[in-house]
Amino acid sequence: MENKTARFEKLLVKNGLKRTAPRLQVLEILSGRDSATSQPYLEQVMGKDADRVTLYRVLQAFEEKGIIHKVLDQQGTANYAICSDGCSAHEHHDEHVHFNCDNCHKIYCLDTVKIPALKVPAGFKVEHLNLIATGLCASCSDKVN
Amino acid sequence: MENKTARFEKLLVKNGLKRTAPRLQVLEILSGRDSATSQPYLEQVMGKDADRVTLYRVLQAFEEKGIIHKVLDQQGTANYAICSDGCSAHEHHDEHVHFNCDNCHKIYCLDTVKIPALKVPAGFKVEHLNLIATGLCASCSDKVN
DNA sequence: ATGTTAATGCAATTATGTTGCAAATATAAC
DNA sequence: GTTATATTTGCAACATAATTGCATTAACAT
Ligand SMILES: [Mn+2]
Ligand SMILES: [Mn+2]
Ligand SMILES: [Zn+2]
Ligand SMILES: [Zn+2]
Repeated sequence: MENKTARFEKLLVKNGLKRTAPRLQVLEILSGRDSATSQPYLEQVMGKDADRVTLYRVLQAFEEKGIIHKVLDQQGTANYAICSDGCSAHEHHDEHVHFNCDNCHKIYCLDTVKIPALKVPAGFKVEHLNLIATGLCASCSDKVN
Repeated sequence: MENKTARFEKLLVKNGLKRTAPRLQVLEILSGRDSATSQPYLEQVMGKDADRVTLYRVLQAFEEKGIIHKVLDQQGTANYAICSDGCSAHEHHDEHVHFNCDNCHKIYCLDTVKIPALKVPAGFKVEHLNLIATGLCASCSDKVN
């Protein structure tokens, strides 16, 4: 298997972004987690490796290029996850369901669960759908039992 | 038809809340709008009639009692709408779809559109579903044509 | 009318996000 | 390798949003 860092560097170059330390670090962190990652968490982990403003700009650039997608949790906090595939600067394809655990507060991308089509009142034109389920994640409902 | 203010006063009493000016004003404003109302808008309309902190606390109390429900728009801003019925301090029944217009940014409660049940991976226990559609609302897609 | 408790307003604090600009650095051209 | 260029970063200042503690006020039960 190919080196992970090398893959990330290619990803940056492909999107016309320079391979800088903060960008690679964000990709490393996000890829090492099993759930979407909040901006505050990233900020904490990166510490003084990168300025807070830089982090905001890195995330914004990644989102615009279709490298990551943003999910707002029930408190309105932004969480980020690497896009699985096929996303580009022009279009995101992340219309899967997100699951926000009430206990551990993690946000899982349920890539396999698609959002069902919807019948809306006359006149409304649906562009995108965004479905967040809340409850207990698999790991937390285990612990409860 | 019964006086609107009288109805609101009953609503407050029923929920063990004193009938104060800021609370009645918030109910008046929310009930006079066809879409969910953002905190900043409420703050602006109420002006110096009520302190900003009071507004936060009124909204929080109403939400806890099941008088209003909160909808986060795509920017994570909180918007509020009066609950249609059956909501209480212990449980909200607002699992209808919300529509966030990309043009006018209004958020409509599509009370008639229920969120379809969902099949999630084993272990996950869904408690609530939250579906926001984005696109053009009826009024805005009229104007475009 | 009075007392009790809930609710408000104000000040201070904390958190969150944005902007402008100069310094640093990745990359391409030489 | 050196140099030129455009991008990216870090810092400071600013702006906005939300929270907390506490003294004052007002609702309402008696
Ligand atoms: Mn996702
Ligand atoms: Mn609603
Ligand atoms: Zn969990
Ligand atoms: Zn609209």
